[in-house]
Amino acid sequence: MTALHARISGELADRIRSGEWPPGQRIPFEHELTAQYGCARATASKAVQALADAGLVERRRRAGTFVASPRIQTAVLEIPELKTEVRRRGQVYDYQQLARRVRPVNPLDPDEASLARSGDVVELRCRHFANERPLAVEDRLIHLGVAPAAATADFTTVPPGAWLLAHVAWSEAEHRIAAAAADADVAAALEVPTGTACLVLKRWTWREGKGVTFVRQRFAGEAFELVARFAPRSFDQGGHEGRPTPGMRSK
Amino acid sequence: MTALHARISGELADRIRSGEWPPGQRIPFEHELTAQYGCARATASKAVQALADAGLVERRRRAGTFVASPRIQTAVLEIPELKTEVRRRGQVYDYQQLARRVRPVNPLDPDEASLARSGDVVELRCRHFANERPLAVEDRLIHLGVAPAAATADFTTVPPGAWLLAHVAWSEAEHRIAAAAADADVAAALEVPTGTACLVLKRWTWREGKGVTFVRQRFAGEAFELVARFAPRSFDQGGHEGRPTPGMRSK
DNA sequence: AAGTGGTCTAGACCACAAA
DNA sequence: TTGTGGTCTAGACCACTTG
Repeated sequence: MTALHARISGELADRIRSGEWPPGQRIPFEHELTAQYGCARATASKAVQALADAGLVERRRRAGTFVASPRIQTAVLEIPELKTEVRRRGQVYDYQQLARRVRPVNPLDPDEASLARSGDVVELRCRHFANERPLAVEDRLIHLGVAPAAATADFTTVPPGAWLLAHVAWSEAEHRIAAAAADADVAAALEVPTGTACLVLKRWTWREGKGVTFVRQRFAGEAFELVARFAPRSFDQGGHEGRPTPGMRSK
Repeated sequence: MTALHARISGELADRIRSGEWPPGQRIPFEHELTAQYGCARATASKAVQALADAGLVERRRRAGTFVASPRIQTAVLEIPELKTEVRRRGQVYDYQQLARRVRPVNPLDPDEASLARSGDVVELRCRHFANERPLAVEDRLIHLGVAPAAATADFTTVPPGAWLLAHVAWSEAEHRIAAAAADADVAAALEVPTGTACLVLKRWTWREGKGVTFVRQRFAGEAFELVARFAPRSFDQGGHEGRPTPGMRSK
């Protein structure tokens, strides 16, 4: 049994996505929906508000609710935890710590300065493997002022990402994605020729506005892709065949 | 005046993000919130449901509502329309069509096959400029079965992305991001050496499950980054200084 | 079996923007 | 000024899950 407000949302969304109601078109008022569906206004309101939350419509007092213009440029990016993602693909995950040290923050490095301007960090370099082949090289900083337990944590067996997920509560993050040629060190770690094009994923994580960790992961060549899907939230019931699953995927 | 349900949501979210309520912690029942805030249950329900929609909590019948475990791996990716983004950065945008032809779909190309398995497409290659320097090379296919007007549209002055936004209603999209070395053609178009690491952004757009367009944009080197922000939806009121704005940015 | 969240109703008042 | 969306109330019934 599907809830009435969901049915109303779905039927309105269908009309919008089919083009029957083009962008700018006014959709029925709430009181019209209560008449059409024989429901209370709160139910109609919930249905329309869901469309507004999804970005499909815009609501204006006194004027009504209107079909919004498409904004394809926002998408949900699924940034997988490597261990989970590798196993989801049915491959063997492995992990190796290459280096570890504690040092003060270097405020001259712009990536580091975005994390914090002072204090000590644990600096790690490690590798992630899929089926015993190098998948990514990871450089990570963990701010000891925010996560002091990282000073004594053992990252030779536990990847820092997994450790942090278990030891740090809800947070915000920012990701930046770019391409860069592999330098000699990175190329050696990834076992590819120097100069190979790499996908570079950088992530900063904050907790209550204070930088917790910065991580830079490099993936060799076109071997891996980040996938982002856009679909109006909560209205993706109609799966389309022939399209791969979101996530990071190997070629 | 902030709505009561928003105040409740905010206060609950603060306790979660501060770590006062760690993942797995049960938060107050709805009936407890109605007592604490002196409101109706619908109001408390709306507040908690907003947290659930944002992914901060998980609700289980008969058990209660619990703080969710952080899932940093999902983020909202802002994929800018190039014309808009270049101008937002205060630069001069320019556009050039390099090639155009109409041909049948090639079902042997996996990128094309994800768009459609038959029918005719308009194939375009064009360049985007920022301050008269090449920013991106774009290869695009538009399926004439879904967008027949594209057969007669003039893409020598109007970028196909902008044209499609104006001529195609709400749609779904999937993005894939990878790195690749520039081949001779791409390198020439971007005015960089052959082999330069490029960020490759591919996007498929569907309308009612039918492929509308496929586009592949290549950006040279580390000159451009895609930015994705993660923050629980609707609870990002506390902006943090020192962090750049989302979007695509030049170095 | 009990109690939670999920849903819905039939009202109400208000702010605000459009006419 | 008018009518829309935004919000809220005080009930109610139900499904589901867990103890």
